[in-house]
Formats: sequence, structure tokens, C-alpha cells
Amino acid sequence: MRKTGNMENQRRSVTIRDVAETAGVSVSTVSRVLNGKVDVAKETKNHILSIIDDLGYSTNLAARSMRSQKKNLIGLIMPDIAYPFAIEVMKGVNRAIAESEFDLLVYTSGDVRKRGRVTSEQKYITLLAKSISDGVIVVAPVASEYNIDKPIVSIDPVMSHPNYPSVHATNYEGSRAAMEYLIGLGHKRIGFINGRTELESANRRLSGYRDALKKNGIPIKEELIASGDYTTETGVKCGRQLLSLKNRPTAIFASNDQMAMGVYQVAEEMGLRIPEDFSLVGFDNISESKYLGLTTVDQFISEQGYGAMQMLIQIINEVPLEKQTLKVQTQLVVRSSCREYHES
Amino acid sequence: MRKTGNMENQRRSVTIRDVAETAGVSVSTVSRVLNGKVDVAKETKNHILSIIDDLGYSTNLAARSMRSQKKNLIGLIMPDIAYPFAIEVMKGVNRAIAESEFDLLVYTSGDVRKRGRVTSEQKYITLLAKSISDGVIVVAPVASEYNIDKPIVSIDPVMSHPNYPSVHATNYEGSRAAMEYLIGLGHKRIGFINGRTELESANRRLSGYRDALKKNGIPIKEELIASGDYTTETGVKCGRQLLSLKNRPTAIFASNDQMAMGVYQVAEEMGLRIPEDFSLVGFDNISESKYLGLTTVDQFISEQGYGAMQMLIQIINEVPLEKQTLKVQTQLVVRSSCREYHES
DNA sequence: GTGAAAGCGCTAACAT
DNA sequence: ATGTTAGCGCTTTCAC
Repeated sequence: MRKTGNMENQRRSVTIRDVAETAGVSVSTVSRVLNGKVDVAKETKNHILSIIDDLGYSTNLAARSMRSQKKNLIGLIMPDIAYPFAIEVMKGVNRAIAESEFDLLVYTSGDVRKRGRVTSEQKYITLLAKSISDGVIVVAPVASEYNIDKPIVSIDPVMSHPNYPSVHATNYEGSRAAMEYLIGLGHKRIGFINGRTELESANRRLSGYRDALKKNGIPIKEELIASGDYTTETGVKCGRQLLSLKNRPTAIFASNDQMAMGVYQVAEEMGLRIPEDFSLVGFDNISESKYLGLTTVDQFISEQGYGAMQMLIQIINEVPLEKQTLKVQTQLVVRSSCREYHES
Repeated sequence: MRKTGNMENQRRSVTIRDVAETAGVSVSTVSRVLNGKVDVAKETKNHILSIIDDLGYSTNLAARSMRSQKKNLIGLIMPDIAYPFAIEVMKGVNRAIAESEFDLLVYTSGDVRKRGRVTSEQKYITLLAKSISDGVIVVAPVASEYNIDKPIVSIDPVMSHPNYPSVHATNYEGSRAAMEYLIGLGHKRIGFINGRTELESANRRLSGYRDALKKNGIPIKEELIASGDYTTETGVKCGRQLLSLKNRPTAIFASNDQMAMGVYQVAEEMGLRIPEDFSLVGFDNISESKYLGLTTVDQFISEQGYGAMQMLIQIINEVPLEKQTLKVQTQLVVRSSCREYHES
């Protein structure tokens, strides 16, 4: 039954040829059945189908991808799959995928550092895009241009004006909103914990912080700006740094919720209460912060994933995009009101 | 610079041939450089490398996969990517990936139903496995056998004794532990909310429930067993059902934490307090239940992902597996003690 | 050290 | 309705 050719001990898997030979038809007929073409006699088709079943044949993705255009596969490329932002994006993309005709292939090297070390982002994108998918979504890409002919949409790109469509939250506006809220409460000494400065999104949040102070005539004190990297650990570090200043800030605005969580921990350690002793606001709304009643700026990350997928599908179907940039609105979520503060 | 051949408007992407022609060498030489073979003159190599850089060439995964064995790619196949169990598995796999030489490709059709509808699980597994990866991890597979020659490891398989290595939690033991805890507290009327009965894991949890009652001489009342499907919604439904019995259970054990969350919501609605009015325990430990202080049975899902990946790597490297089944120990986590209860 | 040629498994254009 | 043929882009003998 199984054609073994020569005495190689390598187990070969069953190919379209095996099916064709067993069924006594040509390879192309099998291919036609496989691809649902109509011009195949019903009985031939059924015969082939049963042989396929018998042999447990299934198509070779690689081979197929080489020949045909449409692959019904979308690639999602992320540096790391296990951090909150990535997971939220995936949820959104996944939802769009479920509603679509496409399947999803998520690619990751598991770790930002490993990826950077081994080879460039460009390589992976091209790999997935040119080879086996109809288009790709890239999270936080660093390059401003990719020379592939496949559709590409990015989420939270590092560059402010990349040459590909992109999706991002209104980081500046959200940051402004948070600050206006705190300032409106009477705060004048507001600490800021910065995120990964290589990301445009982080810089926009910082700008929001600075501009809000400026517009309200509050002098910017560099000692109140701590630099973190979006992890809870640096949140702890920066929280300690800010809260142990002789002239402690009356409020802290963290550039993401993970770092806000860190500050929260420090506050507990130091016996400081929120909001009595100081106010705390965090960007993002994905971590435990919501269970702690923290005030946050929600950037609707999963909507960004969903939106990116929608854009991509449009491009693939050659529907012209109205805008190259999709802005997902941020929203200030006040859970437990922050402390009102007025200088004595 | 770009070879366009005929006047097709289809943009072709740059191939190994383009590189070869531009560099004035043969395709095979370029291939040698690409694959780090040693028998290439240093200057030829550098020349080709710079051309590759100029042209922005990157290899076609599909084509390469067709020819060579080792792909340094692991496939993870999941019916759906956006539910807590899946995410936890991914985290664990991701961690193992980050420590390894492999990259990860997660495949999903986004929705269990869609997947079942379009085509069989077998097809997707074979697709990924035979085509482009060195081995696959499958979450909650339904078939007990796969005819592929690539390594495969499953997590929480539906069958109790599949013909492939598998990883799962000690569901029965965990369930017993939770029940012994509740019974030890004096409870006699303990409600159970069942999960998806097609999963072996769910059945084991139910067995644990039944056996614990039996061993302790407590009669099993079928009215106390409600059937859910692991979603919060059915948790709500079953919670209502159990809590509105005339003879209300004094404790409820939900087959996963999502459903326990649902019961928690119902309790709030009905004005019932936990643990004063009744005790609540949930299997799993991944949802918000931990912030609500619920008692849970942790099944260490991400460890299951990590373990599966370790097993897979062993198989790929042809290290014999000691056991075909990896059992990850469950652990009862008592957050806020449940109510002690003694029949009057 | 390098090139020519075969062929991986498949699809699609062209025959019949 | 089915078979024949020509590649897709790549790796890998086997020559030279």
C-alpha cells in the first residue's frame, strides 16, 4: 500500500502522489479535489476522498504555499508572547480571526533579547509574510519600512511616522486627561514614571505629562520624573525613589499599569495609604490594578488588535483604507477617586 | 537592479536567484552562504552577504521547509487563543521557548466551533507538523492517535490513554483534596458544577467529587450536581440553579475558577455572603478568583506548557522519555477560609 | 571553491 | 472530466 521506493529508513509522510497512485488517478485530479474545484466526477471525488482518509493524507503547507497565492493565514509577529500587552493584542486579533475566513499563526521567539540577538525583526517578518501568510500584523516594530509585497499592519510602532499602516492608542491625549484630572484635584507635585523610551508611545505619554504641567503653569521638576521600563520591578524601584524624596509628590502617574502596581506595593511596604497619603494613576488597564481600585487610563489594547486585523483584511481584499493610522481612543477610568489636594 | 523578467504587474519578492544573478554566482553558492557551509571563499561570501543586504533578501520559509529537515520551529496548536487556560499554557511554552534554540509558531483558528466546522483537528496538526515545524504541542486534542512522523506532545488530552505523550494535572487528586477540605469543615450538602464532559479532565474532577462523598459516607444527591461548560456564564446559570434549591447546599465546588466566578456573582446578586452563607471552592487558579480571596485548586497550567515543551525538546533530540505522561501536581490554595459547618 | 542539475510536494496552465 | 507538463524557491548531490 505504502510506496517505499528504496530502503531508506527515513519514514516519509504520505504525499499527494501516494494518494494519486493508490487511487489510480493523476496528481492533478487529487489536487483538484483537495482544492474543491468543481470539474471532478462525483464518483472519482468520493473515491479519492476515501483514499485520503485511509492513508491519513494531509497537505504539505510549505509546498502548497509555494504555489498558490491565497493561504487564508494571517501572521501575528510579537517579540514576546507572555506579557500583558501582547496577550491583550492577541485576544483582539483572535476575535477578528474567529469572525473571518482566516486562520492565525502567531510567531514569537519567546524573548525580546533572544530575538534581537539571533537575527533582525525584518527577517522574521519577511519570513512569515512572504512564505506562508496573506499578510502580517507586527507588534511594536522598530523599522520604519519593510520591503515585502504583502500587506502589513503594525500596532504601537516605535517610529512615529512609519511607512505602513499602524494602530495605536491616543497616548498623548490619555496622558493629558490623567494629568488634568490630578491637577484638577489640586495636585502640584506630581511624579511621573516613564516607560521604555525607545517606544514612541512612551514618549507621547511623557509629553502629555510635561505639557499638562506647562499649560497649567506648574514648573516641571526633573527629580519627579523617574525612568522605568514598563515592568512591575521598575515600578517598585521608581516608586521607592519618588516616595522617599524629602519633598514627596502628592500624586504619581505611572506610564503603565504594571509600574503602577509596583508603586502600589511600595506604598503598602512604606505604610502609605492610597488615596489618603498620595494619589496614584496608571496608564493601561490590563493588570491587577483594576482589582485594587486604581485609577487608570484604558488604552483598549484588544481593540487595537481587533482594529489591526480589520485593517489587514481590508487591505488583503483590496478595499482602500480610509486612514493609514487607526487611533483607538483612550479613556480615563476613575475607580476610587484620588485625593483632593490643596497646598496649605 | 531588480530583475523583472516580463511585464507582469505582480510584484515578485527577491529570491535566491536574484541574489545569485546580482552577485554573479550560482544559486547553490548563495545557498551555501545562507546555510553557513564552510567551503565558500571568504571574499565570495562577503560579496554575497552584502548583496543580500542590498536587496533585502530573506529566505522563503516554505521553500526551505520543503527541502531540509531541521526547522528550529515548534508548533503550538490551540482551538482558541483567548481563554485563560490557553493563555497560561502559552506562557509556559513561551518560557521554555525563550530558553531554547527553537522559535514558536502558535496556530489557531480562533474559535473552537469554526475549527470543528471547517475541517478536522487532525488536518491542522499534520499541516503544521509535517510542513514547517520540528514538532508540535497540541492542547486538548480529541483524537487518540496521529499518523505523523513528527514528535507530538499533548496537554490535557480528551482521551485518557492516548498514543502520544501527554501532560496533565492531577485532576482527581486535586478534586479529592478540595472535597476533603470541605468535608473536613463539616459540610454535607456540597454542590458540584461540572465542566465540559467531553474532557477527561472534567470527568476526573467529577470522580473526585463523587468518590470523596462516598468515602466519607455522604450520600450523593444528583440534584446537587449542575452541568456547566467552564464559562462564567454557565457558572452563573448553575450557581442560580444550586442556590435556589429549597434545601440549599452549604458549599459549592466548581470544576473551574471561571464558573466559580459566576457563582460568586450570583451570590452577590442574591445577597448571600461567602463564606458566611455558603462556602465556595473552584478548580484552577487563573482568573480573578484570586483577587476575590476564593479558595482554589491550582493546577499550574503554565507548568504544563513548560513541561510539554521540555518533553518535546527531549523527543526531538532523541533523548528517550522516562514517562509518556507528565503529571503536574495540583495544590489546594486556601485564601479565605471557608465556613465551618455542622448540621444542627 | 563553485556550478549544473535534480527534485522536495504541490498547483495551474494547457492539453485532450 | 482527467492527464501532462512546467515550474514555485530552495537544498543537496555530484561533477569539475
